[in-house]
Amino acid sequence: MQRLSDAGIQVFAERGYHAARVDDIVRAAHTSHGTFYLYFANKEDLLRALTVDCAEALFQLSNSLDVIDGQLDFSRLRGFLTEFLAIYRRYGVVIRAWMEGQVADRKVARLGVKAFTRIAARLAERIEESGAAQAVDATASVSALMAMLERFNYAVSSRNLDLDDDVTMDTLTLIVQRGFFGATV
Amino acid sequence: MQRLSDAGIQVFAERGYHAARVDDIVRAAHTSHGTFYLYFANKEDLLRALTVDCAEALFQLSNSLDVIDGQLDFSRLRGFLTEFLAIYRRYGVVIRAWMEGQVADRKVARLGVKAFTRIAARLAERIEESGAAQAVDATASVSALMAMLERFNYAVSSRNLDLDDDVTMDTLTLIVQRGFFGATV
Amino acid sequence: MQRLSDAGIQVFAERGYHAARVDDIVRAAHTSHGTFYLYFANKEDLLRALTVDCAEALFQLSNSLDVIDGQLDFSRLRGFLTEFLAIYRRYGVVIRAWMEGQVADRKVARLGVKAFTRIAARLAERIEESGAAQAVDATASVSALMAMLERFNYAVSSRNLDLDDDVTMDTLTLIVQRGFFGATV
Amino acid sequence: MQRLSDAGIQVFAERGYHAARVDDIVRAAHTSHGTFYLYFANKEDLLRALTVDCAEALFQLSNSLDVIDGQLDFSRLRGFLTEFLAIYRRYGVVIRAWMEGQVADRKVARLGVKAFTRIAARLAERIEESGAAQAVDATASVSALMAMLERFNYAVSSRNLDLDDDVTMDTLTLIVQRGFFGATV
DNA sequence: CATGAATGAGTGTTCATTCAT
DNA sequence: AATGAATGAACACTCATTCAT
Repeated sequence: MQRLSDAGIQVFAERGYHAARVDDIVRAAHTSHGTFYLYFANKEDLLRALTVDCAEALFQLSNSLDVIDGQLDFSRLRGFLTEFLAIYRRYGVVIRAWMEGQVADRKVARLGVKAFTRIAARLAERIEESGAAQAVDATASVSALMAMLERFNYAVSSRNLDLDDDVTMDTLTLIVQRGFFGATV
Repeated sequence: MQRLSDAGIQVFAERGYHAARVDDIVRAAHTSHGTFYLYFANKEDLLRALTVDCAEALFQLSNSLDVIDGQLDFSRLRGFLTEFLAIYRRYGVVIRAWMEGQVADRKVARLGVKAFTRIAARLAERIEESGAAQAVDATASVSALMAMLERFNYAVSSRNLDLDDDVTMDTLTLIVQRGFFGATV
Repeated sequence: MQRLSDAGIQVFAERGYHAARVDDIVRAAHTSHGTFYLYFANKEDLLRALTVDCAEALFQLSNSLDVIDGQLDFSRLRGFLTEFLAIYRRYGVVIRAWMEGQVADRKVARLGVKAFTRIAARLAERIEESGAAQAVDATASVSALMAMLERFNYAVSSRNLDLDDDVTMDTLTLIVQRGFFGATV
Repeated sequence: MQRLSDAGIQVFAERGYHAARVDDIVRAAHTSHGTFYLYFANKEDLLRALTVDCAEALFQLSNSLDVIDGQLDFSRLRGFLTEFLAIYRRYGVVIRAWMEGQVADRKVARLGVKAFTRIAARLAERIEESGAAQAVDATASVSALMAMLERFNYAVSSRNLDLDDDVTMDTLTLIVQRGFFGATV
């Protein structure tokens, strides 16, 4: 079942959710069609299971934001962004699948959006605490930030941009710190 | 044929490229299957045609960047972002389709990426001219900026975020100006 | 209309009756779909028209057999075979189409078969007159002969058999003369 | 799969290769579309498989010709023709399909032609050994003979010629023996 | 628990035929 | 008479899902 989940992520990432065939997945998992339907009701059910995993990871990340009281300094922000992108690196396709309404079951989409909303709320709180809230609207900022992070990992990993990972993270953190938190380093 | 292109964009946007059925498209265009295949070789050919349109729009936008010599002030930057997002609002699904490798024909993807690369290069030049290049690496910055813009419109328009359009654009422009161009207003 | 008939034969020959598209035919005839349906009720109607032409040619050939009273000497037989094969070279596909029951309309097939039967009857008469009838049953012989001629031209013209036309005709005539008419030259 | 091959031959024979619908075949085989595409890549692939079967049968027949050293007497020749026609009775449509260039894949046609060429070569050897080679060119003769056999079965079986099978075979053998091998019985 | 052959509804695509110009 | 854009029924092919073993 773990093999099937992993194979699902892999094949969804390679082909996209709709283009991914159950046959591709079971072949990647070195198992059979019958086994797939032993653990999942159907293809969308696999997506739902992956969404639950992803939401769980996002919730844990939002918890880690809670412990930050004062303000997000460079290294803390960098840590958050790194973790966030790690989740994205794994669950990118899954996230896009429910973001883009490719899923019939609304509950699945709601589950994912809820996890995102929670992270956004925690981030907005930190932005407000940082005192940069006057300049840019916190809610709009977070929306932009999330959008940027959502896409950034994908852009870097799928296009062959020759960006060193460390430089990328430093640059990204700087942009976020200045753009969203108003810090002028 | 124009009706078919428009219907294509609409249905691709609603269902996603793969889930979109030719039947949906011809129904939306109030025409027949035969007519569809009179103008397009197959479903992917419609995507190719839309990609060409989108690339054309992006090229024209990159030309408008060329005329800006000195630096991007707030209103000019806002104008650019607004136009960029307008293109995204129209061609979002198409762009995602070739970005996410859902297209078999590599030439299509290359065409789109080329248009993006050109815009990115123009923007990088403007960022360097603005003197904020020391703080943040221009190439990495543009990559992040493009990623953010790519996704932002989608995030705002598809999720039901209650963001007033004017506020959104102002915020977005401010974030970009500060985050990417180092301006501290 | 003559252009359409010629184009029909050509395209039928190239692709076979069923695989031939009306579009191929009108393009070969340098005319339009509308014009095609001005002269022919449908695709099968073109085949019917060509069958009529072919039957006419076969009937004329059977008439030429009637004038031969005594027996078929080598040159007369060779002349008959040459003419027969010329008809086949032109109408081969058409003949096969109704022979192989690819035509829905039975009248068309009957028309063609009638023309063949008439030729067969005339040939059988000549064979009987030639005195070789004791050895081989005339009706069965003619059936075999027709079958052989039917196919022979096709075999020679479509496969790349390096057979000089004159040698081929001489050989063929000799075979027929000896095999079917019992002549031992 | 065997059921599908048999059904394929049957339906191809009834309707012709191009007119035969996959639906007809699966219905005749009492199976489903899915099963058809489980065993064959597409309609042409079924034809290819049948061609392989047919070529195999023809090769075995050519092997049986090899053991004949001296000359083809009446009964041996009759046996050969009977076997040949049996193959034709089964694979006629398939043979015609690749002979008439209705198949896109050239390899298929080549495979069939190769099997025919081999039989033709063996026959030509026997004709030459029989000493009748002076009178009629062996290569041209075999070409004519093959053409005749190819078509003969079809002519007899599809038209309603009231020919008793035994008489037919005797007549045919006699014609071949006299026409092609120069024997004067 | 696991398998994979079998299924058939669903979808992409073709092409004979029509009809407004 | 001639045109060719438009049509849609018909067909090839796919793939999520089932079930006997």
